[in-house]
Formats: sequence, C-alpha cells, structure tokens
Amino acid sequence: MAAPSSPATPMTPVLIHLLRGASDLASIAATHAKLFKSGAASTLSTSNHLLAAYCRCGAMTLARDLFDGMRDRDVVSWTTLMSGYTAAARPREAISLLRGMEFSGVRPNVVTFSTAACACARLADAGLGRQVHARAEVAGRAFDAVVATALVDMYGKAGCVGDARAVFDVMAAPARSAVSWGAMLAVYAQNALGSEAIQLFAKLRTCGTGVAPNHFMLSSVLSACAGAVRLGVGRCVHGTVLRLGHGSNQVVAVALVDMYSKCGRYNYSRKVFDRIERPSVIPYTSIIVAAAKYGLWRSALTLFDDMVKEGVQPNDVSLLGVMHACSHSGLVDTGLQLLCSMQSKYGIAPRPSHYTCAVDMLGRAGRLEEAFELAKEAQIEGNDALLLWNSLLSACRTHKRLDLAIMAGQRVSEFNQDVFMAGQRVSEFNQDVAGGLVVMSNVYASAGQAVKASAVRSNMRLRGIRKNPGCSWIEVKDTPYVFYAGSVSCAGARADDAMGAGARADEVMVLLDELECKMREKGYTGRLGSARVSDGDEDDGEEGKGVMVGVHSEILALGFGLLVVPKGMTIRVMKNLRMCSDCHEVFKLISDIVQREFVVRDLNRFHHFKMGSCSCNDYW
DNA sequence: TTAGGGTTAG
Repeated sequence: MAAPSSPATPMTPVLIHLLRGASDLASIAATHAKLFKSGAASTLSTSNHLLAAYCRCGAMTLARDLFDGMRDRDVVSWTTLMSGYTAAARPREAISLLRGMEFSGVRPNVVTFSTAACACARLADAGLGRQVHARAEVAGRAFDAVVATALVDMYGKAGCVGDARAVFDVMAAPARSAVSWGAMLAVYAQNALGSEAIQLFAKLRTCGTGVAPNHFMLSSVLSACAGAVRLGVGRCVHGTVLRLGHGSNQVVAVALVDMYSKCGRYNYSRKVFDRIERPSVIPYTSIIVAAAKYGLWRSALTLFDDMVKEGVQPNDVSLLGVMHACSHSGLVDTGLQLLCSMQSKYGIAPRPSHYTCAVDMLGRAGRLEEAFELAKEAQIEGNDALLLWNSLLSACRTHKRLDLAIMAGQRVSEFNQDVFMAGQRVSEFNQDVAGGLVVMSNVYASAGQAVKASAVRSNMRLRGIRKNPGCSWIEVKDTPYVFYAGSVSCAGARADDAMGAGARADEVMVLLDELECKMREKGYTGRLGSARVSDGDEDDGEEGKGVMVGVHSEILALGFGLLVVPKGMTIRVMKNLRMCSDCHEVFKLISDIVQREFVVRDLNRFHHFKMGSCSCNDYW
C-alpha cells in the first residue's frame, strides 16, 4: 500500500494509540486504512508502528510487504521485523535481516543484538550464535545486560553450558539482574546439570546479591531437582515457593508436580495438582504422566477424561502419557484404540513416539507378531526407528523369541548403519545404538549362541561403542549415594561421607549373604553374586571386582539402604536402566523378609515393594 | 518512542 507523502495529521496520535492496543488483524488493517487515507502512513515512525502491530499478531507476509515498500528504514524497522520473524518461529529470516541491515549501512544496536541472539537460541545454533556474539563485541554491545543474558540463553539452548557460564561470569555483578540469574539457572536445568543449578541457586541466596528468587528461577530449580532426583532440596525449594507467595503460579506448580513425581512421591504431586485452579494442558499432562509411571492406570484415564470434559484440548504428549499408562498396566486394546483414534477424535497425528509406545505395549503383552507388523507399518526412519526396533528387540528377549529377535536385530543394524552413514556424531546416538546391540548380544547369550553374542560385543568394541554403566543411587540426609554393579564404593557422595558407604562395604556384603540364605528358604534359586546377564539392561560384562561380581547396582543400593535408613522408613532407590526380573524378585522377597517397604524408580516407572509383592503386579 | 533477555509435561 503506497501512501501519498504527507505529514502527520491531528488524528495520527489517536490512530497510533488504537494501533498499539490492537491485537487482531482486522482492527490493525482498519487503522492502517485510516492512516493511509489521512496521509500519515508513510512517515517512518508510523510505518514502524504498523510494522510492530502486524508482527505482534503474526501477520508476517503483511509485515514484510510493508517493510519492503518503506522508503526509509531505520534500526527500529529492521529490528522490529527481525523480532517478528523470531516470534513467528522463523529465526533464519531474522538472521538474514541482520546481514541485510548491515549491508544497507544501518548499524545494529543492543536491541538488534539481543533479538539476533534470541533467533540463534531458537535455532540452537552455537556457530551462528558465536558470530552474533563476535559482532556484538566488535560493536561494543556485548556487555549490555540484556544482550549478555540473551547470549547466556543462546549458548544454553545450543548445549554450550561452559560458554553460557563464561558470559554470565564476565557480567558485572550489578548487571546481573533477576533475568540473568534465571537464564543461567535454566541453562543448567535444561542441560541436565541439576547439581550445578542447585549450587548456583544457593549462591544467589547466600551471597548477598540482593536478587530475590522469582517464579522463573523457582521453576528452573525445581526442574533441576526433578532431573537429579533431589527430594530434600526440592522440599526446601517448595518451602521457599510458599514463603514468597509463588504457590499459585501454574508453571511453578507444574514443576512441583513433576519434582515430587520424579522423586517418588506421587501423593504430593497429586496434592499440588489438585490445588491448581483451572489446570491447562501441561499440568494435566504432567499428572497423567506421573500416574502412568506409578502404574495408576485408572487415575491416568480418569484425569484424561476430566481434562477433555473441562474443555482442555489434549496434545501429543497427553496422549503419549495415557498410552504409557495403558502400556504399563497391560491395557493393550485400550492403548491401541487411542493410537487409532487420536487423529480422528483429537486431531493429533501419531508421532514416532506413539508408535514406539504401541509396539512396546504389544511386546510386553507377548503379542510379538502384531508388534512386528505395526513396527513395519509405522515406516519410521533415522534415530526414531532405532528406538522403535530396540523396543521390539527388548520384548523379543523377554519372551525368548530368538526368531523375531534376529529379524528385529537386522532392522536395528540397518538403521544404526544409516545413523553412522548419515555422518551423525557418534556420541549423539551412541547410547541408542549401544542399547540395541547389548540387548541383541543378550538375546544370543540366552539362546545359547555364545559365539554370536561375543561377535556382537567384539563389533561394539571395534566401533568404539560402549554403553554407559548401569547405576543406582539413594538419597540419605540430602546426600546422593551412587552404586555401580559389582562395587559397593559409592561415587557422587561427599568426601566427608558421614554414612561411610565405602567403609561399610563389608557390612553390606555380609547382610546380602544373610538375606540370600533367607531367600533360599523361601524358594529363591538364583544367586545374588551372579545376576543373569540376559535378564536385565544392566551391562555386567566388564563390571565387577572382588566378591560382589555381577551384583546389580540396585541390590547394592538396597543393602546400603537397609543399613542406614531407619526401620519404618521406606527405602527409595533410583536406577538409570530398567530393573531386571531377577532383581525384581529379590526386592519382593527381601521386602517380605525384613518387613519393609521399598520404592524403586527405574528407567520407565516406579515399583512399590511391600510384603513380598510389587505395585506393578509383575507387569512392566 | 515504534524493536530486546529467563520458566513447566515427553
């Protein structure tokens, strides 16, 4: 729309005011027409207002047309459009505008650099982000508080935590606002560095920074506690949330729901959820996923129904949560119905994760042929395919179907070749590739084909693929104690280890020996010191020195827990892999022998052992 | 006087 050039009229301020308050395209276009008629639309200031209004409502084509038709453009015009593209999830166009404006001789300012850093954060592209950082430094703008904070966020989103911290550290203390602290805490929480987030939060509180924790920081720290399973710290943070009056913030409440759930306290999660007023899709999904992990399928399905009745539109994550609940409870047909109807009923197209969940569900239930057919039909590729076929492979091992395992194993190797051929970094997929190969090796071993099992292992060694070791840990008096298969010494605990996990290794072994004898009296036929390699995900191959050879990490954690956790208190063990059936049996028997309750959180879910049985009813 | 920084479910 080319406007006749004319100065602003007396009506212009009124129209600009209307424009600033408008959020829908129709009223913006109407005001634009009036400004055009009055002849004021062509001034730089009015054009910038119009540009901002179009960007605000996401009308990027109109914004771009207006921008292209402008006779003059200043730094505000360029930056407004950049910001619009970033908000509209088109960050590449924002970055290309940065180049365009420099080419046109318009100098970027602090707002431009922070917007550009934000665009790079969206792209999670550290290479591009470094270029923006360098240009900001050359222009002398990198130390601006907002630019620096945007750079912290950018490096964090791109996974470069060290660079984020370096930018944060060089910021002068007064420049470090609540937003800067919040950004750095989020960087740690989002990059699975829970302990670092907790330490930084403690520093904020104790170093006289004068910055009060706000809801951004609290939700990040709670998320860090959830990820690192630090219930003690999480509870303290909950206290801070209540004291500072952030209890009614929905994002903080979701972080609390998730923290309690991941730390093994579903009841607290549920209490926090029940106090949320008009929960949106994320709180609902959070509690549904929690219920699913605890095997509470009735609760998960009821919550899902409640959500739909309340008019809250479920999304792909909510549906995945309900499907997981079905999967962990053997409700295979209900789960499959959800998969089939999610597009027609809720308008959500199934994603690879939904197919993987359905294959897993069929596999657990022993319906392996159907699982195989579904896996083929899903036509998923790349790393998603690796996860899907690994899941089927795992089910074949559980149900001892070597024939199907070999076919699934072929698919896994095809995809893992593809993954390597595609030039992906080895570390990126290493654990998925390694997981599949370990299971394949275990399938062969359990079918008595030792030569093939060892060939898979040799192949892994040749290609430099190694699976991260399985470990378990328990938190005692706010300190985590970590155990690895075959070793009672514990990593991760404080140097002044008050409980003496290492020093008490002999006591743990004596106790486990005694318990093993008592388990035999109850009919246990396995051996704690030779956990079956083929049964679990834990890679016993190269672990184990001394007397505890082969003992899985969760058993060691339990032994230690029995020594140090007072009688009457539940012993809570966390594990980074799926619990094997042998250990599951051992936990059931010991809960009966010592008359205590144990909760184990494995890779997929929680198991609550009490009086010789488990909440999962042996189905997981 | 129009443009800029951090949070929650998988």
